[in-house]
Amino acid sequence: MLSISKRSQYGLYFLIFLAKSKQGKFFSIKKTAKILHLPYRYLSQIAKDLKDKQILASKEGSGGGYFLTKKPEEISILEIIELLQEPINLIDCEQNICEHKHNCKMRKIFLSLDNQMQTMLKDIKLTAFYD
Amino acid sequence: MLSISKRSQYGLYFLIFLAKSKQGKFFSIKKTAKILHLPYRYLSQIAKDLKDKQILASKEGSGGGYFLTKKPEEISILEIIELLQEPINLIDCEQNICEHKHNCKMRKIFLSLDNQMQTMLKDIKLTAFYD
DNA sequence: TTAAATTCCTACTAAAATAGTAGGAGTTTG
DNA sequence: CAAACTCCTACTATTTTAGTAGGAATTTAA
Repeated sequence: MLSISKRSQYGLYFLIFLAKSKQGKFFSIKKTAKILHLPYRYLSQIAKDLKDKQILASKEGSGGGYFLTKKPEEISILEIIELLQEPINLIDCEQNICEHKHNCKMRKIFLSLDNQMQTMLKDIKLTAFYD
Repeated sequence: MLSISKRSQYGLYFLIFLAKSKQGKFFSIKKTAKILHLPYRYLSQIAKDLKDKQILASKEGSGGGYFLTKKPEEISILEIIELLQEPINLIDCEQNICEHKHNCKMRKIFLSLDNQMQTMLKDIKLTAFYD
């Protein structure tokens, strides 16, 4: 099944939750995980990744938590997926080690498909998920 | 990495090979696997699947092998991928068990993306891979 | 100054999917 | 009858995904 990982899915849920919520507040993983019914420890890894990528910022300590660093309308799902699940790369040709050079029309075609997908995903921002 | 399985990739290689080759001939897995540098036993499973889906037909016994049942210009890579790797389903909502009903804007958006991908893949036929 | 609530860090584990391997039965042709 | 095939089914090894676990460091507020 060609699909998005849970990791990306959960990350997306979290970001959408933040996007819909009041700005300027901190949201703790523990509370948010409970609200969204997501596994706490797993979500905290994901949040950490998203912070390293600077889509999120955090404040430690009591009353701390995470918040978005950008406007929801500036965050695309491509960004999120590429961070949490590696790049979109429909066919993995492991850089030219492959023996099927005569078939590498295939590579070109799939690279073009990759680009089309990226374009599609780049155009969908967090705001698209508002009710 | 959001990508096509080896299974789909090998299946595609095999079908492209057949498409490019002389019609009316039988191609054995053993020989073709050698030519394409693909694992013999694995490829034979794949070929069997493709036969069950009726993209291929086969003849048993000495001198036998596989051949395409359709014209290359009628076989899309969507067909191949969907057979060998299950449907494209970017987000797997395991039919409404999910607790995020309030987020199911997500479901709609991803279903639409699925459709767009399917359309893209449906338009690419085996003939696109000729040199 | 201490307790509570948080992020941060790293290592481990369990489950599922993917990518094969293996052996031999049945079929067909020369 | 032997060789060259497909067909069938079961097993295995590897990799990826989806978590769990424990505690250090940080911050706030009582």
